[in-house]
Amino acid sequence: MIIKVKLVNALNEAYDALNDLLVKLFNNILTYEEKALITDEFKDISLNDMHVIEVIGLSQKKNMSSIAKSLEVTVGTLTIAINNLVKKGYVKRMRSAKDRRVVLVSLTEKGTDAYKHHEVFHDEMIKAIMKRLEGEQLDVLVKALNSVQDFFKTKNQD
Amino acid sequence: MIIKVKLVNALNEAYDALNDLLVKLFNNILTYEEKALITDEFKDISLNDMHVIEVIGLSQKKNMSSIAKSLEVTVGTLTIAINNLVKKGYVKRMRSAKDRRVVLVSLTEKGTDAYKHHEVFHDEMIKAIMKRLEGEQLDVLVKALNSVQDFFKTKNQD
DNA sequence: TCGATATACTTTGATTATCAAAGTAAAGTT
DNA sequence: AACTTTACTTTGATAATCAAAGTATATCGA
Repeated sequence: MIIKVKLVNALNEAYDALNDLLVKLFNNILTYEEKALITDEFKDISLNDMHVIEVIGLSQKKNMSSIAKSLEVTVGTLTIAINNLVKKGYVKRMRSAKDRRVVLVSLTEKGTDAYKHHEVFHDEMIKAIMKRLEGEQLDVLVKALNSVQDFFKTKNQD
Repeated sequence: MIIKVKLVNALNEAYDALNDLLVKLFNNILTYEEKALITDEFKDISLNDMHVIEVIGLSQKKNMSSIAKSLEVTVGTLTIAINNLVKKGYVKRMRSAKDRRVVLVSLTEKGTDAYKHHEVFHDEMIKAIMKRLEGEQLDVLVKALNSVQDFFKTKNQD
């Protein structure tokens, strides 16, 4: 009887801890990330801009539609974001020669620097998390995060 | 030698998985939550509105400053949010009798319903996560999420 | 090959969230 | 009573967002 009560208490504690952590993380993660990411060197861009830069990436040129799809925004919204990034010198626009309707977007040198800055930030974060977990604990975390994602996916089955 | 390589590979896999999951979750969690939360019944409020409702809470009346502080926005921003919620019937405004500068805010019946709806959503989410984890796996998740939070806190030591 | 349709993107008009700074009213201080 | 502080609202500006209208180019069907 006592054992059962203890178990239930432990579960309740975990429940409360999880609830608390998830609420705080969800509500503040973007603000936190923005503050941590947008430093002196890249203070003229927003976290949003950084996500656009992240999706454009280092490899090949990307067209507007595919970037908008990755970011889950309309192409109109993206046009405005790209206008800003071009004005600030992070991004280049080019018309495709093959199909002149298509706009090809790529990072300038400055944009590439910003991309790498972001990458380092992610790397630090993941290493900070991994440092405290060992062996199968990592797998547990991955599994748990997948659960979070699955939960939202099944909730949003459009 | 081979063992070492295998270990390193496993770590790299965990690294990539974590990176992927965290990036997706961070970038989309608010959109996901909004879609999952703002249903037919409460379709005239945003996720932002819901967070205001969450902070106001069920217990006692709260003044503007304390709500703004919890939400980490300026009081001016909150004024606008509260204007909207009052207009839509989720929130009541009252002047404090003791100190007539102070505005006391509380939930209407409709606001209370919305609060409970949000609570159920969180409950479902946490139960969905907990269902798949057993025993100490829960502790691992809590620990890992704390690491994430600590990482941001130390990064943002303003 | 021409006209209709589709595609890729930009522009426009509207809404929401946000801040800093100025404004208003009440309370506290000297 | 005059000055300062506090609690909030208002104002003006900016950013992100969407839907819908507009523009230019490509494709398809007759």
